[in-house]
Amino acid sequence: MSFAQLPIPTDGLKRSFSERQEFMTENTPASMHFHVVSGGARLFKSLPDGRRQIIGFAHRGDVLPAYPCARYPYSAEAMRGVQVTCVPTPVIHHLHDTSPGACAASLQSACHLLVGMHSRLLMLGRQTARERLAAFLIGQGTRMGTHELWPVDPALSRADIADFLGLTTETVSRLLSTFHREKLISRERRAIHILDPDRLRAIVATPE
Amino acid sequence: MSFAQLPIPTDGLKRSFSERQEFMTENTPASMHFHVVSGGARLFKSLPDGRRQIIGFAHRGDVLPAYPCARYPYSAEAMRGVQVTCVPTPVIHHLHDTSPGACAASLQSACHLLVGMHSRLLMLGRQTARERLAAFLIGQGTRMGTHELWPVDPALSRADIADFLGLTTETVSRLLSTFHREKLISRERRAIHILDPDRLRAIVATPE
DNA sequence: CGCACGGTTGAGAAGGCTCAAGGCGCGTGG
DNA sequence: CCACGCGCCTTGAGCCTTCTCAACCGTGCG
Repeated sequence: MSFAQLPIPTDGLKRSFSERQEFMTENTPASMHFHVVSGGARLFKSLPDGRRQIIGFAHRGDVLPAYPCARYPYSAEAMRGVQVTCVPTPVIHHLHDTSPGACAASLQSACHLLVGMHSRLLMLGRQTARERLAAFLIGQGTRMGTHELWPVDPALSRADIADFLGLTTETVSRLLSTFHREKLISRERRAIHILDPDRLRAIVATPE
Repeated sequence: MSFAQLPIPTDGLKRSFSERQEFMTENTPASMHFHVVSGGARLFKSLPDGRRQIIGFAHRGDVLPAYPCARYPYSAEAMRGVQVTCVPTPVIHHLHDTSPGACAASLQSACHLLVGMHSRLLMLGRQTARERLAAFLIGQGTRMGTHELWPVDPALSRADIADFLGLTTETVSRLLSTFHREKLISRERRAIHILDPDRLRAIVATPE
């Protein structure tokens, strides 16, 4: 998930958050926007009973939340650790009002997000666990760079993958084992290497 | 789902489509934008084997697709029938470049959509069929107007509801029967009346 | 009047979840 | 330097929700 590349002032307040620290909480007033300088964060919504759905991930350069809003629409939590510059919401609004490009840039970024969301709706609503995981692996592989065989970000735990795909860690684990047995991927520690992107892509489109 | 309220020129080409006619197809070049004048449309994505996920619905005043893009990110199909004015994509772009408010309006609308999408991810990824249907009924009820006991739009078939919620028509039908038995709703023909919004809301938040 | 279509209901299957046990790697402290 | 403990991952057994397949019903339309 990639967010607005706005001309954010770099003189904002810099803050760091350590692993698992929640620095943005769903439904609280959105007084600050956070520009990620380094590290990564999970973005998620959760239900009162603890069920959690990961909306996306934020990396260097992303801005949270990606768009103007009165209350944060989701929570954000540091992955291994994250450094952000905090920008007061009024500054963001002022940027939008004055800089002609800023608004267009935000719109551009919002559209990109929307397109991704649409695909994820289809995934969560209609695809099997096997298809979802294959799609996720392909997506991660291509995100990391041009070379498709790159490993999936080792900062992601099984629980993260599960929360992103709307599954349980057990199901993810079992499916990874299956994929491994089928020689589609290899595993070393947390990192997952894609061995056969073509067959993985075939899984996404056709139900087994 | 509500879309951009742009100052669309009204002199565009007017077209009508009849029930079930698909007037916008996913992944084809986006040469036109469609401004809905009357009637309604389903917006959906589908998998090669026919599984379909409804992304949202479009009504009078909505613009499809809601944002600039090179190819349509989803398909659109008339519900009972729909009247639209077709606006060539370049005109939309020109609007964004010249009218300062247009871009901001689109951004505003895109953000609104994004917030809704986030909630739907949580719904599709983590909520049970019972919770989804309750959430849907509440959402529809409030959409129709101030009065919460308004019926759900009778233009929606069981299949539409199922495709929107990521369920099957059978499951929707069974759950509606259950809700009816529990005196949460009443049914007459296709229309669904909400009898007990409070208990429905309670279902959404707490799992059974 | 009969047919087609959408909705309802039932029986059975299955995919994914829950609960539970066990393994592995890593950090910590003796 | 090694032993221990903790967190994460894996694997198994059984269950539950939801899907699939199928029959039946009502309604509207030709």
